[in-house]
Amino acid sequence: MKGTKVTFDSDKLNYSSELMRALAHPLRLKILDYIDNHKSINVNKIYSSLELEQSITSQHLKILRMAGVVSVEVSGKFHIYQINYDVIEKASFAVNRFVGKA
Amino acid sequence: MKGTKVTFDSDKLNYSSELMRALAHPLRLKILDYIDNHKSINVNKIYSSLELEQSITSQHLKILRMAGVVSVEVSGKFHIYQINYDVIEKASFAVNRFVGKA
DNA sequence: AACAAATATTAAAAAAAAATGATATTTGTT
DNA sequence: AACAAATATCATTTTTTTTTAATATTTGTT
Repeated sequence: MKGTKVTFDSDKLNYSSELMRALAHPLRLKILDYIDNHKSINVNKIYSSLELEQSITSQHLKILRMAGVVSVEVSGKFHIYQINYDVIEKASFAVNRFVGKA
Repeated sequence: MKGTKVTFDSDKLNYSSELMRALAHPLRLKILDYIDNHKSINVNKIYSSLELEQSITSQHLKILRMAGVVSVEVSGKFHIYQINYDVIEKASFAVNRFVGKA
């Protein structure tokens, strides 16, 4: 085992940076925070409470969905979002790898 | 205290998303990983070991520096980088807020 | 069936981030 | 002083994200 020593393999690396990207936006953190505070909540509540555009909210939710960070449950007209805590936890090693080393 | 319930204030929110942004790139995670594995290391070692362009490496290091994630110590010709574990730890709440809730 | 509410999708424009290639700066060496 | 090594910076182009505004889709209601 010689040469470059890399702890992360490429896949793990890309996976984590994707999650980081999903979180790397103030509005998305805000939205996540809001969903978290409500356990599960529909889109209208999110954007009206946070005073965001419907469209923007929907698009950011899509990004969070694609990253696996949240999931939706459709209930009639309403789309109810919730956080996939396990996904965040699984991907958090990208950050937590450095925690506790200070 | 009525209306929108927000756990994060704007400043905290922007601060965390900035850190997330710094981490939201595969090369930067790779570079961080490499520095971590070597405790402290100069730029040439980083980019030659990881087979990256000097310029790219330098620019990514700058982004990490700006975010406070790493710091440099100049020693003659060499710029020696190391990780600011405490900064990462401080900012990790943006992720870790959701950890342990699954 | 017509309509409104809730949400998503899309197209276009604007802004930000990344990559590329070249040049500049600093320091150590001959 | 000239030169090379180490690193940073800069300008340009390319790519990706974000925003904006409009339209489409689905479902529930009258």
